[in-house]
Amino acid sequence: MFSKACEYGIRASIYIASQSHKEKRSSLKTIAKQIGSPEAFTAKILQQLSKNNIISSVKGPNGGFEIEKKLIGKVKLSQIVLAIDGDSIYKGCGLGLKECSEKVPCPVHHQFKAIRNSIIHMLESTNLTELSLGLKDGSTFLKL
Amino acid sequence: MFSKACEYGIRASIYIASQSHKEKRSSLKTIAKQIGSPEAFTAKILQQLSKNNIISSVKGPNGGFEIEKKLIGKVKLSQIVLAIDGDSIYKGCGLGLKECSEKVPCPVHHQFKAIRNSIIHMLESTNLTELSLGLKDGSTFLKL
DNA sequence: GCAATAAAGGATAAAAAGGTCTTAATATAT
DNA sequence: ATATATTAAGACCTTTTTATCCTTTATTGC
Repeated sequence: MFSKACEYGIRASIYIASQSHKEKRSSLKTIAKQIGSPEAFTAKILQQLSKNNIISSVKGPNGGFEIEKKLIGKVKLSQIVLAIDGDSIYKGCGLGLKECSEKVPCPVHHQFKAIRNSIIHMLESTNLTELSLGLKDGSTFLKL
Repeated sequence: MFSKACEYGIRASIYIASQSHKEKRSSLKTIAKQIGSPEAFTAKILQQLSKNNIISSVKGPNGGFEIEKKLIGKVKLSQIVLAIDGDSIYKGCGLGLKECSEKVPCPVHHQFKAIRNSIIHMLESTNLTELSLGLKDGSTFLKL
């Protein structure tokens, strides 16, 4: 459904959110360890998220990544996916056709439309506050 | 959502179904042309579908690929996807975790469960007869 | 200012997915 | 039997994705 990069990006964002809630910055090293991702690759992804203003970064000692506390609830899953995977999940045809539309539909167009819509709805209606709650109370996990 | 190979596989199957309905075999060359896919790559995919008994093949002059007429309606999308992409869409975690389950869920586990279920339902309830109907009456398309 | 710490950026490498080519095997018609 | 049409199979190449490494830049505490 998502690229590996996007999966790491979402996991990292949720972790950073959970720490930012406690006013704590997270270093690359810590993030990679906590979400079980390759460190250098994760660095690239965090750069991308940072460039897209989804997270912010601070260099130097006690630096790291964070999300402004009052903004955590404003970050929707859709923004992260869009920043990393682009809009293919929004507009792509289920069978890979370039010109698939209501007027010129592929054979599974209508079946897929319903699914795509529920994916979009989910991505648009889920934010980092709710996703990081479960982490804090230990009911959800980001590793393995 | 699906790999390119799987997209070609579904498109090819739908085309073959539409021809088999008219008792016509389809050659690799024709299939590739009709669904707009690379010929040699399509050959590999058809081999896979053939090995999985989703389509059958006949060598030699007037040979080609076909689906026994009375079996067309028995072939579900899920079988094609399973043969080519495996069961990742059935059991994979949305965030790529290996040990994601009801008991040890990732933060988006519940949101994804609903989506996964609707995908599975769609794949299980759609067969090649319905998908090839639209092709015949010109209301759906497999190319571009 | 200097040393230490941390992210940014660029070059490179490894793995997977996508795709091609050549040869073999098999069936048909003459 | 032979020539021809067609799929099967395996080796190979290309592109994209995933992942690593090294150097540069920015920030902090002393």
